Amino acid sequence: MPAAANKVFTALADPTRRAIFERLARNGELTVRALTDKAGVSQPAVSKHLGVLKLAGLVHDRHQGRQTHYRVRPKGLAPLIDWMGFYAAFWEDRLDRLEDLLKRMEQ
Amino acid sequence: MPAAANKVFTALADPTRRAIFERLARNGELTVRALTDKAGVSQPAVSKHLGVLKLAGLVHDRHQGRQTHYRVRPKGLAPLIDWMGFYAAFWEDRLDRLEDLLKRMEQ
DNA sequence: CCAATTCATAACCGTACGGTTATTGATCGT
DNA sequence: ACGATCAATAACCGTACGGTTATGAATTGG
Repeated sequence: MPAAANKVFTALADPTRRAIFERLARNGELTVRALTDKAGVSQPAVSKHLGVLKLAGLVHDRHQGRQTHYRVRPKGLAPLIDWMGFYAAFWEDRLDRLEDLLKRMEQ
Repeated sequence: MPAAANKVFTALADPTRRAIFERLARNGELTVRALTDKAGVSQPAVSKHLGVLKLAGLVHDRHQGRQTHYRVRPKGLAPLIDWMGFYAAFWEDRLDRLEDLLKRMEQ
């Protein structure tokens, strides 16, 4: 289950890649060309980053003629949420136990 | 704000490091020795990983004699939650619950 | 006191990664 | 038909990173 989280964390660890993802999240759908223009790196670099994001399930691509449109895949962040949710549940347990303890001490 | 997210993502991207973090989350507080015994890597490697986690604000350390106890710093995941803010539309309830929980954990 | 334990640091090593330029395959515009 | 544009791939390069062993500083126990 956390195998997917691995790729997601790795994909989002790089600032350039995360910036690309954020632009896609804001603008909905962009071509490689459009992304390259404001990425600060070369077109091949952008293509590689998009490949990593795609492999991590964070983006989806659509080919139209000679250009490729990329957009965010909504479910892509799910592994991340799930991973954090797991610990949230754990923390809640600890909080619950703490609350129980405090209640018992009140007597 | 995204500078913190950067370190957090990077810190959690490595499987060994994330495993250490998970063990700390489950067990509450552990010494470097205890962590090393089941980490699958050498003690210096564990120490370095803990250094990265600490620098990312994900763990906190407490020195007692010759041993150092590490524990999870609950607020450490906050930058992650913040970063996902622009995704709120998709995650609404789940994100809200996480944010509530983190607020309750604030010291 | 001396030996052992604990942890951090230093020095080093191989590899993976992010970047580049060059190239190729498609596809569009004229 | 042809030149230009777009995107992916290949080949290469420097560096950062995760791992190791070796060493040192501090603390503990017998």
